[in-house]
Amino acid sequence: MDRPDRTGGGAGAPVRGREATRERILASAKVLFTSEGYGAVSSRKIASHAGVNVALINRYFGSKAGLLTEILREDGVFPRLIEEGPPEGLTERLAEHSVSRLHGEGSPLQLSLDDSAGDPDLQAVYQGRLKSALIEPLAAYLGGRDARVHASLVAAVLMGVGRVRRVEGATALRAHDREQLKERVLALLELCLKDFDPPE
Amino acid sequence: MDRPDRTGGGAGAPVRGREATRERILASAKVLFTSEGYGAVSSRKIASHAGVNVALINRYFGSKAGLLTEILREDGVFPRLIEEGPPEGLTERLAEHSVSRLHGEGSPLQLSLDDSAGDPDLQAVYQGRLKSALIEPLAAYLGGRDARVHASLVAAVLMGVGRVRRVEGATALRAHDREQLKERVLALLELCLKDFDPPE
DNA sequence: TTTGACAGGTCAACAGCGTTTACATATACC
DNA sequence: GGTATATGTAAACGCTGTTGACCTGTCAAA
Repeated sequence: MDRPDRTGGGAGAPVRGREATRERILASAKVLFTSEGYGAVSSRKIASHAGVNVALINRYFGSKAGLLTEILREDGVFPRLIEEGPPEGLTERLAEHSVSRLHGEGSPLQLSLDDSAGDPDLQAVYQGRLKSALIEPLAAYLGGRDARVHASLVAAVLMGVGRVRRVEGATALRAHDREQLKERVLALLELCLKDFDPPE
Repeated sequence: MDRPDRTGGGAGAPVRGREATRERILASAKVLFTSEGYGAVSSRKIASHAGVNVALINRYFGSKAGLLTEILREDGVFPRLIEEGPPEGLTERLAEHSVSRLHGEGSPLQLSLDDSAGDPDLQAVYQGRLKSALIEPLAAYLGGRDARVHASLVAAVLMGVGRVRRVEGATALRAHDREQLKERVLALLELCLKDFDPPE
């Protein structure tokens, strides 16, 4: 038998062991990040909630940011949107996604992290993900000479809407007719994708 | 004489007094923020550079974020763009501004703060400024029923481009033909401003 | 059964942060 | 001259993420 449960499964005592501990930390971090935001939750708070020593966070995830990265890694939204339906409906899915986030839809964790998006750690992690999870797959999907420019512009519009939401609550945008707004965002996205130098 | 120089102007000893100290702190903060970014510069570092006690930062500016706010207050870019020329050229000025920032033009302080834009303090201050320095004046300028929606969308595009620049270096965007890019951004901005429910 | 190795967990400390409080000093006014 | 009031100082507070030394329980080989 290779690695039986060290604790013998006895109830009462917390489950020990590498995987169990990692999972406990991850679970607690998700719960706390969701309810309080990233910046407001300290390492010690996570450890305490997980019933685990603070040092173990760094042992298993390298740092608090590493823990966050691990949590976000399982949560790739944009690639899913890209592959999720027919190519010709992509811009509409992106627009719908954008507007729905604007209206506060999405997983509680996502929404909460949106609110903490100002944090340097989160920003750094997001930076990596924006590139690897949106711009690059989108450019690859688009193909063509200016694929990366188009993809970057799309990213700009999507990020911009998200940012305005966080920054000013986007009260005006949310108060506006949702369908009209979606149409407008859709038009913006398609304008982003239009070829340069139209053949004339 | 109301408030002669308390120090008698003697050389050697650092100049004391409310205004002098405030200015010294402001000047040092600008220098350091410019060369190292906001997050990388601690209160103690600023104070040390200014030859001033740490506590005076909080005394005169309330907090480190307050100091930043004061620095940014004198630096209202968007309102200037709005009033700076004829209304019909506004979108073009905004587009030009956006693209030039993309190419790393602008005051060193602005560029540096752009890079630190992830910091929660800076984010908070920017949030206030985005509203008061772009969305609100722009909405007021535009007038009309959906003015705030249009202004928010414009803000979204501008912020989005800025964000993509920070997030992925916008290598693709920068490599692209500048004039073409400006035209594209201009088109996006004008699409943002187009009336909803076009009369048909 | 004894011994050694080692993964897993604990604890206390580190250096840094922004901020606050109590105190000292220098200036201005009566 | 004496006193109120700006201004500046020093030291601490509580917090953060992180680290290194140490303990402990389990397993494998001798």
